Amino acid sequence: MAPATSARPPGRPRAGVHAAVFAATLSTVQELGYARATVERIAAAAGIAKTTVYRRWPSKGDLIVDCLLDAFGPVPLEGRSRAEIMSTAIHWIAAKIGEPGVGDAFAGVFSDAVSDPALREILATRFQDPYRLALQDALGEPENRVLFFIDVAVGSLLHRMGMTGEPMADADVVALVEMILPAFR
Amino acid sequence: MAPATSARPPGRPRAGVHAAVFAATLSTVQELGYARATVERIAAAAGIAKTTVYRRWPSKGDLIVDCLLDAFGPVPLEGRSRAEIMSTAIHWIAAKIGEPGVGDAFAGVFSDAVSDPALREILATRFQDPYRLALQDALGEPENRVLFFIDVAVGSLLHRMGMTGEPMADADVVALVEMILPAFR
DNA sequence: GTGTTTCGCTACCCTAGGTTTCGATACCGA
DNA sequence: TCGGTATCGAAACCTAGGGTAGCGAAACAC
Repeated sequence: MAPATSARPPGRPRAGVHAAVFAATLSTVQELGYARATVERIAAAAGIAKTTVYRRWPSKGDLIVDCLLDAFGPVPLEGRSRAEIMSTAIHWIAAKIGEPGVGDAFAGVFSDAVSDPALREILATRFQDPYRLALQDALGEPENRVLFFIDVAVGSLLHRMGMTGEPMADADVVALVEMILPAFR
Repeated sequence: MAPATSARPPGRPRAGVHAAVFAATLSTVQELGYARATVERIAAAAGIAKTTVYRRWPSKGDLIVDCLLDAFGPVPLEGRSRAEIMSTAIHWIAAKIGEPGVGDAFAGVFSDAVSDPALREILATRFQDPYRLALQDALGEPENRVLFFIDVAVGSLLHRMGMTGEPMADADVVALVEMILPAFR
């Protein structure tokens, strides 16, 4: 009778480097900015070789997306009313973008995606879609409305980050919430 | 008596290449996307040498910003009410971003600016500030409110462009206007 | 023609993403 | 303890693109 978990495959087992690489990615991006956070530097910060990074992730974009997925986690969808849910979600993503390294990495990979259709596909599918689906479910809004919601919320936060290098201040996040909510009443 | 216009300086006069380079920039970006629209390709499309481009513009970012300034021109600030002015401005920038090559170039240079403080300074000073000042004057709003307005309008449009590769559809631009206007009532 | 400046061209430097190669290492089973 | 297998690290390498340097040719004024 075959065991439920197949026997470990032969050969040297892979080292568990994901957590270390994610941490190294964020700290390197925070310290040097997105463009100068090269894969080589990230690998060095994680204490592994560059080739090992490329054995796990096919491209820098894939690595950053995975790192962001790890850093963001699932959207909190607390709140009984749709207004509460949307407000919670906006404050949550604003706070995440404000975390050290996260906003830079997000804006950077988004930037790269503009002129790289393959990366755009990765970003839309692996990053945006899960949040879009969760929001569609929680809000009961059609896809195009949720996409519009994401465009406005995320776009505004990233534009501020990109233009000033600093995340949006709390007062402006509150204003953003107050601007968006009535449009979905 | 010295002439009002100083005599032409000695030596071979500079060729007037700005118009040709701007046209070549937009068409090349439209055809190949921002990242593959290299300075060398743009120069070739304009029928000049790469070195001549770098004699006019110190970096690719400077070139793109100049090209965008040329493509955008001044904001139309028509309308008697502030609501009319803001609505006109949003539709105007949405239309500009929808023009072939313009949206790609805008999103691309914005992307590069994320991890390049020097380029970010250029973008904020030479591109955003003139429009910000004109809007402050026309709307009678303080700087931080106009910056917030720009973040929401431009950020939403660029996020849509970056995520889908297509400019925002008219219906969504209308929704954007209807979302923003009440917040500035 | 002479002086001055810009032009195009070529070669070059540097960085960074990504690949290839190869010897060293870790694990399993016999 | 030894063989089989797969991974690791290190280094060399390729390609693309931003940006620079040097040089002879061309365009103007005088």
